[in-house]
Amino acid sequence: MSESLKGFKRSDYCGTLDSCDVGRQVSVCGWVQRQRDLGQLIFVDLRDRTGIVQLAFDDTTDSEIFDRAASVRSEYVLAAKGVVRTRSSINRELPTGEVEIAVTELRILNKAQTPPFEINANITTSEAIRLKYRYLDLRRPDLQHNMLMRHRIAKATRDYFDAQGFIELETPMLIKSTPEGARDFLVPSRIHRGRFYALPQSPQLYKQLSMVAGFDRYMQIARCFRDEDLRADRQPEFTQIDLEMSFVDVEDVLEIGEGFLSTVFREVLGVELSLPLPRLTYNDAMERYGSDKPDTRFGMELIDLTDIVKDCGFGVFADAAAKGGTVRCITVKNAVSVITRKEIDRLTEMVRGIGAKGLAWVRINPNGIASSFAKFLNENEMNSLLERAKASKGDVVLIIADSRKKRVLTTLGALRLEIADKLKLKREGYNPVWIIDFPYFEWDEEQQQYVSMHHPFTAPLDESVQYLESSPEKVFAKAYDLVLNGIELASGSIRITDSELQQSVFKALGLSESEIDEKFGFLIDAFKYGAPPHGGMALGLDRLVMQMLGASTLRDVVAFPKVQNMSELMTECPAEVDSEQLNDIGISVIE
RNA sequence: GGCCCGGUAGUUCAGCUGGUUAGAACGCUAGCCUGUCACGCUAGAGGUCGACGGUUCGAGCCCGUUCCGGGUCGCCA
Repeated sequence: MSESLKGFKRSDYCGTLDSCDVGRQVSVCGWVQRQRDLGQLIFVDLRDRTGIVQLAFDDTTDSEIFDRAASVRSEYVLAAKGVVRTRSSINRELPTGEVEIAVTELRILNKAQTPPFEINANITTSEAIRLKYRYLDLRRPDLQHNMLMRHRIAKATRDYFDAQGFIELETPMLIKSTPEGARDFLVPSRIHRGRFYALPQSPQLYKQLSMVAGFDRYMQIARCFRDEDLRADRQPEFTQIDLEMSFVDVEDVLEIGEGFLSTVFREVLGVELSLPLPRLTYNDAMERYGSDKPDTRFGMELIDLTDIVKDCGFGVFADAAAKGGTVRCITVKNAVSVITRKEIDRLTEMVRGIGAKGLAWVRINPNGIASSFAKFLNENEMNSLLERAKASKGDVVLIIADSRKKRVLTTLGALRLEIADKLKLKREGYNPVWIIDFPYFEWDEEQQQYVSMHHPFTAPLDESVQYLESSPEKVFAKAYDLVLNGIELASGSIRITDSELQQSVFKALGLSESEIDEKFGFLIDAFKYGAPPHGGMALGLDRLVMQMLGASTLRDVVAFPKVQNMSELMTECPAEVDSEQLNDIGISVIE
């Protein structure tokens, strides 16, 4: 039978007691971490979110209380009152290790079944089991810490933006579906049969409308939804720090963005980021790192070999060069012993998996050069190749050639990361970098037309507007991403507020008048009534927390996450619903 | 949707070439124990080897299918 809390008031958290409290009468509540019954002496470690304190029961303890202490088991919920005293043997491992509570009152507020896994920091239990019992997993000190830090980051976020004059505005969760980009989660309407709301992928349109409404500076810690497959750094519902500002251009938004990042790092981690943050253009990022979200904590940058090998006897290189493609490499220093022939086979397999035709290589062994294409190159060619690649004894040069330049770059980019992992390259600290000047359009092979790389309300760079109709590939966007250690943290842009410009962008994207009107009519209308120039960005809170805590998966910084197949192991949703519920909304399920 | 990895007591794992009654540690239960703190000692309970089918005299082990978990590619304007 559980006992009542009536008349009991907690005076202290468990983990806060120390030698300063000796002699005090205290009342604590918490869960039993462990009970040690020595016969005439019982110790109970009581845990709450602040830590653990030892409760002591001995020959001075009332016998009824002693018996009760003997009966407690792991995870029982207790309330205890007693006097803080110095321990006769001190535990240096514990912040409260100098003291214990000589218990004079003990209530068993609730019993507990034996938990399926022990509640402690060094857990080896599989994540599936932990997620099924997430409420137990969350009792563990490391997840408690993560959630506390998440709270602090969110708090620092609100404080920063408040101080900068931003207003937090809530935008709706039931909105109109605009099927561009990611799939929407649809919500059927009971009142309007056959009609649907969508859950927002972002508050994009509403925040722009709030600029039209004159709020000038908007922010929101907004929940967003995308019906796409999960990754370690992707959940179907996630939280964005969303902001929008009026009367600004790119510089103003970047200034606020990096001001925010440095503030939150300083206040939560005590880490100083030096401002302004470095910037890379999209093109430079792709050329140097083969990625638009480069991890700049290590080198191994891409090197262009095209001009050296374009006339060589190796068909793969010459072909790629002749067809307007490129030949590039990365040089892995002191790696001949790690990048073995077998490892190269594995890497070849990997790059084929992501679209490359193959992987050419040079290994500079202590006793000479070995290469997959040595016989096609004369000595001069090989020497200038190695010189360009800055390769010397002990190094391995990995080369990708293709007629499509972007494929070469992204493949080497992926290879660069894979090898950094393989070599366990030191990647420490925080390297935030802005990626700017994105191309406006991207050619979509499937649809055989240009699609916008960002979204169609992004403003083009002023000097590139002239190419909108003639050569879309020369148009760049006032769009920017914030990348931290290889992870995209934030993305944003300056928006189009000129209706003529907006029309020509829609035209370049092949959107018809009626399509535009159907999807975005309300926005176009709104912009006719005096839209201030504006722009903003959205910053992934989950990813930010993950990076700041050094977590390897989003699931460690989200209280109740979903797993790879989009289900939640604890509640087992998504779940079937009653046929009545389906009838109500006029939906029948096709098997 | 593709590819790769994994699934054996509550938990983490071992399990030989396919061969008797599937083991260990921790946890759990009971008893003993006055200074433990991963307490100790003694005894005990605990298994649909993810599921289904096949091969075999015999399957935890081999084959097929499937379910579940993880990573990744596609996808993520």
